[in-house]
Amino acid sequence: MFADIEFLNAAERDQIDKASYQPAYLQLANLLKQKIAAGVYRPGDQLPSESELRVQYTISQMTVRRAIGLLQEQGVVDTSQGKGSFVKPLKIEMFSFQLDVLQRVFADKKRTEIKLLEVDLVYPDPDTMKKLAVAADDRVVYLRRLILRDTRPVLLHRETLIYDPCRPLVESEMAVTSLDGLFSGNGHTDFKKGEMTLFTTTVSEEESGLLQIPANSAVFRFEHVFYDFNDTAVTFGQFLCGSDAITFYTKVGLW
Amino acid sequence: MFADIEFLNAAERDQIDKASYQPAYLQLANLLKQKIAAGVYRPGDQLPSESELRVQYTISQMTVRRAIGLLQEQGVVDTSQGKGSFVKPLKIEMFSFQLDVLQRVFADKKRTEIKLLEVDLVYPDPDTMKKLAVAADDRVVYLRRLILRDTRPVLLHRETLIYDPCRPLVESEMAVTSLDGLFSGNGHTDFKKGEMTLFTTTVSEEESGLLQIPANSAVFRFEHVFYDFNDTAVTFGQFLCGSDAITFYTKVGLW
DNA sequence: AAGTGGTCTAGACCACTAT
DNA sequence: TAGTGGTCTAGACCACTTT
Repeated sequence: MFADIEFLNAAERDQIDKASYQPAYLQLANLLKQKIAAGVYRPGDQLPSESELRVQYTISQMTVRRAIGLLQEQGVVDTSQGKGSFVKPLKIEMFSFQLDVLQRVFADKKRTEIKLLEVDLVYPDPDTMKKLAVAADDRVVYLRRLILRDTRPVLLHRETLIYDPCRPLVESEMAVTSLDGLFSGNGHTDFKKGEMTLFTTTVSEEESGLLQIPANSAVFRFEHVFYDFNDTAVTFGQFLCGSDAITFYTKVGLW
Repeated sequence: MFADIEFLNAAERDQIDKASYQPAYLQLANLLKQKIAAGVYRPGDQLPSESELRVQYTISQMTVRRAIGLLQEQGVVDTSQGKGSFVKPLKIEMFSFQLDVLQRVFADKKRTEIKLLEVDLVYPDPDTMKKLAVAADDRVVYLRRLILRDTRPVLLHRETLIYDPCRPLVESEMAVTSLDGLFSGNGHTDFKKGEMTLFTTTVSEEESGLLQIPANSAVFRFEHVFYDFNDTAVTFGQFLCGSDAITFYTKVGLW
């Protein structure tokens, strides 16, 4: 009986094992999460106070705070000064769709191919003029790329860059530039900030041909602008992709 | 000259003001972010070590760590043990679209109306059977709601709930139940976890009529499943909304 | 006034990475 | 071995909320 207890881990004994490879704050965070998942503390309930936890688990306040801080980051509890920490009920706003799925498409380069459809030095349209803050007689670089995965087209990228006379338009480079940095694991971008807006649209006839999907299909349209460290907008463009090609999935709460 | 210095804030003097209402860790985090934004530290560069910062700003290591921890959360730096903290280049995966925009639609109830289109006690279709883990002869509650903002339809919600004989189908309640908790500021849900998948589709004729958008328009489709504290799937459904009705926008990097 | 969270320190010790 | 981050403590003091 007693021998068994020694084999029980911290979670099962509701204690913190200071000899464990897992830090104390993590153990406590997990203990609390388990209790919430088990319904010991229900949404809206107050957790034991920091000093209670400090005493109960014989750890310092800083360690308790760190555990609770973790739960806050994870959206599990909500803390307010002078009141306490409370189990947070699920809310729709907790959901968020990460764009790392897009990155994963690019992760293994063996399966992914970037095909440059078009490079042009053109005059900007009104929308581009506004987004990139260029004049009507400033020329810009217009690119179209098709990104294929296992030879199947998944993304259509249109991009307009401000034209830098110092950097000539080498086609081989153009296939990748800016995409590479943003997507690949090691690639560097020297962007300071970027913004993105998500729309849905139906594809034109040409787009449906390129993406090999039925005409008038609904697709995602990710419109983006990136800025360099002078706060100059340097690239403006959009990705098109069907929701068959890429799935956006998220979960919240305690799994 | 010297008098002026007293009016400079911590940021301008590159020092930490311990008398400030702003905690030291926040001041340091902001100082570092400013230096990164200014190009003092560029993407890929290593930040000064914790002990350097500790000495330079005469604060304790814990406080330094907390500042750097903040930058990590914000995706500004990347830290690895034994090596150091490095300025993180922008990556596509940093973008995430939050669903709080949906919540904001519901925030001021004066402008938002929920219209119950349909309530039915039905037998589940195969998809619902799978998602809610019910048998073909278990009856489920099928709901359709239209959510209007300023009398304009923005969301079409279809939802299937497991039928709980204890909770009779009161129509007035059905208009809100589960929606209310998920969306409203104070509402409670007793969901333990939930998952959501984002698609795009074109609307059917009926849907286009309800949402008052052109036939075959492209819309977002948010498919969701929520689970109670017994890990039972209790509701499965989907929101439809056009990208005109709701805009999804995110930014990353240093603004 | 009592109870809650929030900040901060000085110093100890551990773990990982370079060299 | 030296330098980096990572964990933890004991205790001080502050700020907010409740009664």
